Amino acid sequence: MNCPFKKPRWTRRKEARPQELLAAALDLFVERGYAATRLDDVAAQAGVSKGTLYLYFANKEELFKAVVRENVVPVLGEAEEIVGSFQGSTAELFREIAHGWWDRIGNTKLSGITKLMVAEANNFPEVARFYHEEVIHRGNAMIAHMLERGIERGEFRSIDVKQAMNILCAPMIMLMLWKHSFGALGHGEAAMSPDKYLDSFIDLFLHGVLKPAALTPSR
Amino acid sequence: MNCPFKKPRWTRRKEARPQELLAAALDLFVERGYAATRLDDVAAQAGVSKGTLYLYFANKEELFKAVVRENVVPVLGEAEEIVGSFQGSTAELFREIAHGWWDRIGNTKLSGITKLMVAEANNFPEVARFYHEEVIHRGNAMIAHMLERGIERGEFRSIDVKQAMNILCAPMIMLMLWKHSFGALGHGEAAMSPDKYLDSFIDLFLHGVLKPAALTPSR
Amino acid sequence: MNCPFKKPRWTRRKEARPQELLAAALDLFVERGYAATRLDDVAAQAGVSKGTLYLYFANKEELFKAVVRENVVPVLGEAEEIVGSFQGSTAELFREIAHGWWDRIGNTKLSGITKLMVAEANNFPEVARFYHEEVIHRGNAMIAHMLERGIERGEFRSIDVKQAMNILCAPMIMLMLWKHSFGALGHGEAAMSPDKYLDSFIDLFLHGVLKPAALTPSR
Amino acid sequence: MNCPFKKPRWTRRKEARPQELLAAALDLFVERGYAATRLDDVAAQAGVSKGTLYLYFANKEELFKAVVRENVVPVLGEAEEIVGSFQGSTAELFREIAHGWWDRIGNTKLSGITKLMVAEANNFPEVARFYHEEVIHRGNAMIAHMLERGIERGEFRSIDVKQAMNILCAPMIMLMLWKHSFGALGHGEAAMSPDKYLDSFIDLFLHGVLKPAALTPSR
DNA sequence: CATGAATGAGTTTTCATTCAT
DNA sequence: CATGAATGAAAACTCATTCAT
Repeated sequence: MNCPFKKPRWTRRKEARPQELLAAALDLFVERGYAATRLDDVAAQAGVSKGTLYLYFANKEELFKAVVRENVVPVLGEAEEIVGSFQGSTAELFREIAHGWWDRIGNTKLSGITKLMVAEANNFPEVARFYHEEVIHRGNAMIAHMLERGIERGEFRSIDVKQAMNILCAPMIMLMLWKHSFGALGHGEAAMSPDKYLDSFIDLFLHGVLKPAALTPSR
Repeated sequence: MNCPFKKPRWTRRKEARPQELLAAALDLFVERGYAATRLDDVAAQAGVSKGTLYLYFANKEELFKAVVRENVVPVLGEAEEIVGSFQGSTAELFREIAHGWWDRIGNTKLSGITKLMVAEANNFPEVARFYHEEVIHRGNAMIAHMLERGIERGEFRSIDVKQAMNILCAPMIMLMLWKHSFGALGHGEAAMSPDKYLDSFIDLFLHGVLKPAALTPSR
Repeated sequence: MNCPFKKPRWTRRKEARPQELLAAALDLFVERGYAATRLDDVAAQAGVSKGTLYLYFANKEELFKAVVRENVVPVLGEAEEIVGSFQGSTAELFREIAHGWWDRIGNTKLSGITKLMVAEANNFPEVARFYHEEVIHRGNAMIAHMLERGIERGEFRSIDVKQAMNILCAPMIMLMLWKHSFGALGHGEAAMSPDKYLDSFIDLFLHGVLKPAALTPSR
Repeated sequence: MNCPFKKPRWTRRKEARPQELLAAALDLFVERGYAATRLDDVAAQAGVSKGTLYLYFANKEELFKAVVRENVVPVLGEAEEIVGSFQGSTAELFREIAHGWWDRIGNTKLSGITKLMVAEANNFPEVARFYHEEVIHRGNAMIAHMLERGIERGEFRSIDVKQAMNILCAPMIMLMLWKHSFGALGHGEAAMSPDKYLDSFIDLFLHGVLKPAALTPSR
């Protein structure tokens, strides 16, 4: 009350604020969903008051959009690069991509965005469209590119690229979704071992697409 | 008005009421998510008053749980039956299961439950645990059972059943999630063709697990 | 707490509610202005809870509009009737109108609407326009009608009817505004005596418009 | 950056600051009303930061009071002067006053203060009282003075000065209120022509008070 | 003096829940 | 059993006010 050393109620850090708020919002949106996330809690988790949040984001929806936008852009470029310039066998390329994805996205807070978008796409068609164009479409193209490379080089069977692309992405996406839904339950059996999961996934997929000839020597 | 012999214009089995409410709730929960679904609307869609809803369900959460429980459990028995008593090759069994799932669940309103659970698992750990035990665990066991059958009968390679089980489910689950998230956007490329998707999925998976010997004759 | 004779929290009176709420809202809007009126208080004054208000009015603005609309329409018809069918001298007609207005509007809660509209016209152009058409315009027409009658019958000087109409209304409107602004201060001198005010007004106005010939005999 | 001789690009008299703030506040209070005026906007319109406002005014209410006080008092002295020292006929004096009022107040931003006070008198009894004493009372006294002058000099009829004073002010006040309420609607008929209005007002009033003898020659 | 980031009390609005009829 | 009027807790959002810089 009359303590002479009152802690300042805030410190000036305009530049850092938006990022802190976005990080807090990402966490809570992912954990609870859009509607169940109270802006009070976002602010609290960012260490500021509710009002401060409104200095940086016009309203809850804008915050949501910013969370998605902010976490979407940076990772895909790299992967596209790799696919475009890779030298080795396409099987190797696929291993590279799968592990790279896991290290850079799947095993990262970024995986939460996927969960968020799946859960809220219906409520935010506009954001969903944006996400589809910026992430899904580009990611799909990259995978398709890889599959075509494998086919063209005679390594892969001649498969329906478009469908395989979707099927191939599914196990990776599911791993992310699991982490942010049932994975949180932490019950023994429900726990997945991502490493083993990835290994099996790669093995299964390669057996699924490689020509029989290519299989025997490699394993 | 006070005619003592007024015959009711219609009669309805009292037992039917909860089902109508559950159906309405399923529709709306799936369409809008848990929080965005107003009990007013559920009641209205079921053709009853809001108060009536509370005669059958203690509160919104119980309604949600009932929706999940009611819609989810009965479908699994059938599938377990099939796996247990199937006579043909395991590849045939898999085709059977995949198409059966699509007809009975994936292509049905029930697919919305999956989306719902992924989106809300964190908010309802209790329901999530129930769902995990009653649905995911049983479904997984069934798939594992099938994989083991294939291995034991010498049809499938010797793979890590536990991981393969998860990986195998992913494309089917994703198809359901897609339907209730980005699928609703309806933009040209985003649209998936479930039939082709299923065919490719089956083909890819069988190539992934069948022994090379078993592959050549079949295609 | 455990009193066995709990008073019912509400009584069913759907039909009466809107009127009660409108009356309460009129009082408070007039007294405090639109912005300073809390819907909590409106509800409390009407003896219901805040939520109830929203059963009848979509939001604060709609409540405001309803308050204006509801209190505005009914009174003017009468006056128009009188002007149209009056038999005596126009001076008498004017006295009739002035006193009638005072009894039916000026000295009534309805006068508050005038204050309200003057204070809030800028913030609700739509309502202002409605009020202008339904009240001001009709009221003006009635006064103009009376003035023209006086001129046509040779009782009044030939004046600019349109301007005189506005000027003539001013003292009556001011009396209403005063009641709901400074009049509430209740300080000795500020208090106006409406009766004397009306008498002086009538006298002054008639001297202002009557032809000299008509003046001498009457006073 | 740390050049010790940086000359300020501009200098401004510190004393001018409050005036700019008062001017901005007057504009916005008049345009939007007390509650709807944000101090942010006042500061912005005055070209300073919000914090600066609080260097000069303790809070919003004090700013409001200052706006009223500052703009209202100085104008009355002049008018009192004129009434006290006028040489010609009282009819001439009245014309002088009416036109002077229109030029110095009615047709000025200051007219907004009147509207403001009518709208907010109830919410600020203290300001209302101040306004009543400093403005209304003095204004009334001046008008009464003029009326008495007319009566004493045998120009005016012997009327109830106190009432006539109020009635006489009404049309002028109404013209100001109109400007800031319905006048803003700008619809054809609602538009008043202040010049004609003033002429008619003067004519009507003089006919109302002048003795018949004084009337005939002048018109 | 001036700034503007931060605050938090206060208001509108929504909607799950209750309960007299 | 069924109804729907009424409730009030909860959440989004605003803005006057403060205060470290």
